[in-house]
Amino acid sequence: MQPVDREFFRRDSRVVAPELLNKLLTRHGRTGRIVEVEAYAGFEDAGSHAYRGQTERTTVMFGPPGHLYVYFIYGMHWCANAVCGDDGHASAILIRALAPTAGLDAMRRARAKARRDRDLCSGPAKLCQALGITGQDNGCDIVAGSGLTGNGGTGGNIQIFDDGTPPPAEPGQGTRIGLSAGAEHPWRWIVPDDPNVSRPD
DNA sequence: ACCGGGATGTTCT
DNA sequence: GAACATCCCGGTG
Repeated sequence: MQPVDREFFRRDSRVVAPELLNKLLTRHGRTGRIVEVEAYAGFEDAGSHAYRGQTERTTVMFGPPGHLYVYFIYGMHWCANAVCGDDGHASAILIRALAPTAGLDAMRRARAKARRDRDLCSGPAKLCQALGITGQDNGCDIVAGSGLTGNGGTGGNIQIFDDGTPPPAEPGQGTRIGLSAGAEHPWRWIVPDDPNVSRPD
């Protein structure tokens, strides 16, 4: 288990995103391997929440890398991003799916409607539900071993680890899901053939 | 299997 | 007032 350091996240989100595949996201004993991500690239990206400048909602995106940006969508769902780029760059990576590896019982309780384990974390809002991530976690520090984990959020310990599994040599790549503006950019990456992705491709 | 629509409320125009 | 980085359920084939 190696920590992912802050410099890892300080680079462009489109470079970091495919490297985030196969890392572990964990919170309170519930852990999953990241198998699907999307990059959002700040000012240059019409699909990004940061495109029209900083607002109260997007404040965390404009801050330092290695923090969690959590937003509320469709009146009922939370989604989580890892903030990338240097301070002020406002880029981020939406974590869209996990392959559950630990804390399965707690995840099943948190997602009683999921009938199969592959439905626990196969979407950005599903994995937040499974791990119990909410707006309370917005702004928390996700750099393991920083000694500041949880700083900026009130929800508790969320961390990203590297267990030595490398990212796929040839990840699947395609366009991002659910966007109107910025839908043309191929900034979604998946672990090929993983049954936990929100959609194949 | 696939498709269509409803839920639900914050954010920004 | 419209849009929204979604999910779930109930229809039909």
